[in-house]
Amino acid sequence: MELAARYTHAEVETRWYEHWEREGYFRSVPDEREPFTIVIPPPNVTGVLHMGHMLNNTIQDILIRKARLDGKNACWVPGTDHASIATEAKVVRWLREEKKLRKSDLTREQFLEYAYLWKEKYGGIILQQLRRLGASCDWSRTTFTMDKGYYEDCIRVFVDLYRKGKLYRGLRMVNWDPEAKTVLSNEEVIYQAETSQLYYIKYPLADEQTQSSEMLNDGIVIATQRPETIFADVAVAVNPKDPRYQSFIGKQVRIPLIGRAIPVIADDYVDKEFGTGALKITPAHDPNDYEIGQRHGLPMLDILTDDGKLNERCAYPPLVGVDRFEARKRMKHLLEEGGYLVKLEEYTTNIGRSERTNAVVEPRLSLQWFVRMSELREPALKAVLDGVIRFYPENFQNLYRTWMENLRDWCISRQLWWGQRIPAWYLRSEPLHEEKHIFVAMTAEEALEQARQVTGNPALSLNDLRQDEDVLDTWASSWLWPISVFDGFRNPEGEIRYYYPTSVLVTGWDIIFFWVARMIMAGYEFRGEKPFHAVYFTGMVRDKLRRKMSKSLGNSPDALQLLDEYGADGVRYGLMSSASAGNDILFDEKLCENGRNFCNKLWNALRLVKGWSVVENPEDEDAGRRNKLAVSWIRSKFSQILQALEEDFASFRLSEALLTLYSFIWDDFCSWYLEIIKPGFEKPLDRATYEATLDLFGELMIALHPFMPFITEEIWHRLRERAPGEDCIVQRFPRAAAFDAVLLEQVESAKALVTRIREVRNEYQMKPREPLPLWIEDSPSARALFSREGLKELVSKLAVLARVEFCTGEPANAKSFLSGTEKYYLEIYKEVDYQAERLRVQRELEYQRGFLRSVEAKLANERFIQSAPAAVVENERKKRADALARIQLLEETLAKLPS
RNA sequence: GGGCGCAUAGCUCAGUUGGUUUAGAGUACCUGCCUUACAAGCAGGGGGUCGGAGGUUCGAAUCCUCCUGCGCCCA
Repeated sequence: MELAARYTHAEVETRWYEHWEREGYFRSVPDEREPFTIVIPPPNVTGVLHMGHMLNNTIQDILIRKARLDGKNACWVPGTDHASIATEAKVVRWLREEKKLRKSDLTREQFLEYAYLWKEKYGGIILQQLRRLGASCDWSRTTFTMDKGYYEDCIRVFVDLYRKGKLYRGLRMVNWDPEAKTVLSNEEVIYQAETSQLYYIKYPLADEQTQSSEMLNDGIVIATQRPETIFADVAVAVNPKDPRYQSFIGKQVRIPLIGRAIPVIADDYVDKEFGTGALKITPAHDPNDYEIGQRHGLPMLDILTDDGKLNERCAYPPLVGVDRFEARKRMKHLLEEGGYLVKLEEYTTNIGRSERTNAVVEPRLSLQWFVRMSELREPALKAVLDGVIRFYPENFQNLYRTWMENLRDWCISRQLWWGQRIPAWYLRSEPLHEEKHIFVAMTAEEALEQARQVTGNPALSLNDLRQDEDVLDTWASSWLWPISVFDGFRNPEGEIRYYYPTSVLVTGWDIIFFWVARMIMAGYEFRGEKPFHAVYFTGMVRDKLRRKMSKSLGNSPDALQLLDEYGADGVRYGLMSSASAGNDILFDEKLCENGRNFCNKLWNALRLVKGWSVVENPEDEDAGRRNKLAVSWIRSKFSQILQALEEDFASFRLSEALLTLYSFIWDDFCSWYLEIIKPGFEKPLDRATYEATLDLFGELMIALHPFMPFITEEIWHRLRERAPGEDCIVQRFPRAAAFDAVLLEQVESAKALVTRIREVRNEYQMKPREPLPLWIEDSPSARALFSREGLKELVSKLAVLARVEFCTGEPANAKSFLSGTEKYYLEIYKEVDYQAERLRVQRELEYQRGFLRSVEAKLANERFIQSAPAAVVENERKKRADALARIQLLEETLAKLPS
């Protein structure tokens, strides 16, 4: 078999993915095995693969593949989310650009038809892209939050919550997105510091008859960042304890430009330090002002249209119909002209923007649907605090608790068409937004039935009813995800009983409120049971400047390009090698390069092994002993590694598990084991060692498979002929066996010795291939070490030695050194630099004596002997004995060194 | 303003309930190698008083307090 010198991933990856899918390995149906279930955090149907998805889905795939290899029934449910605001915006743009249609030209039904059409055409690309990454989802279970069944579940839940009194319709101050023309929940508003200007505006006293500029000295100056909202002012408020404004309280001032008189009121809320200490009150456009307005019985004056323009109620005709930001610009000039602008100040404040459209959010009073959170909260909070649901890393509990304890009611209605339409009907006879009767039901017919009963009017028909125009917030559909994907609402005794609660949820910590908390609440509310046993929070993927990777910043590498360049395995390695749970990762392509290099390393190990010719017996007795030792050592070490791996998996320390495997494969397997057994040029290897090596290599591929599925499957098949269905993906994960700790220690000593010899060679610029004689200072401990069969041969081969023998006393022309507690002499056929040697030994002695002092200090302490565990004390005694032995050897060396 | 978290090698990060021969990895750096698997590689090396100051303990990178500097969430 001819193997290329470099591993090329492209062909391998497509071939194996197709094979796995064809064989149905990703498919899960309930059976007698233990289930291991993950529901994907559904990406936006319009989304394309980015770094965050790759990280998140790599982790899920690792867990799923590991479970599959453990013999569990692994089920990973994929799907997408309809992302109402984002998708509706895309569909609207598409209609405008491709179909020359405006949303207002279409009926709701027509629009939805187009939206589904668009989704069929462009949606779900991301699911294809996940296949490139290697995601082993059960594609037959792909779910979309606007699927018919899912839609129905959302409606059912709405009706249910309403009947239980956990859902209500109310007039509240909400966050309004003027671009999407919809309300947003608090969580959908992103606050960020932005610079703007603070306008100091003088409101003249209303008693003054004229408004000539010399009279303007009498008045009150307020500071505002939004000068265009002065038209909506209904008062000016000052702190009652503020001596500057005592005389103003109770008087009237006039709003500049329009001259409307408003009262000056006193309220504790006003911060004396901020601005001028006088606050304009605009109850319709600010939540705090709204509350002050309520307290003082002030009227509300809404001067904005739903798309953020000033309306006729602002009473200033030149600005009616002008966008709020344009109006702000013009206000500067207008106020200056009228002599009202006292000064302008640079000012940094938190501006809220829509998560979806980035539009500046306007607080607005609006009639919306809310979920009452107080009762939903309790079991969900308790489950996490009691550890019934485990968070990884644990400390996200704090964040969760804080949010849950300060929970406000959840606004779930959105003024959109793309989404589940709210199943509430009103009487047409009642004016819009002032409806007295609400009929919430699964269907219009049921609503009609209710309406007839409530009104006592059996003559009512469907035409007399009007359905709520709004749809549900996307999160108000995705919180049902772990239940609905298993059809748990319509078929509560079906397969959901097998798959639910799911095993683990893997998601970014940034949606802990949006989604995780709400899923937990939904789980308890609708199934009386948690939705998952554990939550693994991934960090955010950031660039080298610690900025979150995002499309708008353009700092995210193209995911598909990365996959092309480094291969899915390489990228998966790169993402995982620096991604401990919860910690943000500063992404650097260099990490993927490491992954690609690792693939190449594996590939070349395969080339080496498969290039050997095989005979029944070892080429000589030395080789036989050496190889036997190598095999039993690497098996022992592998057992030790497997034990560590199981612990890492159990506590979701995945990057640690990967690094453990990486260094075992690269260092122990390639650099040591293969080098030990590697036969000489054009020499064969004995069959027993060869078979043991193929077996081990195969097991390594299984252990690495969850992390790097493609190359491991490829190598698995190239190691041996495999029967149909005998694929790496469905093997059993290797189990740790008992291992020989003494053997491991002895081989470590041998490795350390080899390294020391190489060091000496380097130091004296010896040719690496030139065989040199090595002498071992005779001692019982040296005899014990070298009594291990094959160890001498091992050292001899790797250190390229001409002979290895015991001696007493120093041979000529030899360089002496310590390794462990043994002394060795390497003949180097060169003048030894005794000057340098003396210095080196002295430095070493100093270190050892320092070390001994620290150990002895401990052992001299009686409280240490008494309170430390016996094993720890024992270890300190060993440290002391070793240090003493080394010091003695070094002192002898120093004494014998020619001066 | 309230809360949470972080600070370990030039860089990115591990370090599990305090005890692994007086701190590890990758990367970058230095030296030597195109050694018949791999230069996407091999062999070796230097580099940290674990942010600062106290404290608890036989023992602290690890626990506590304060300080400094950063990050995040909420208002």
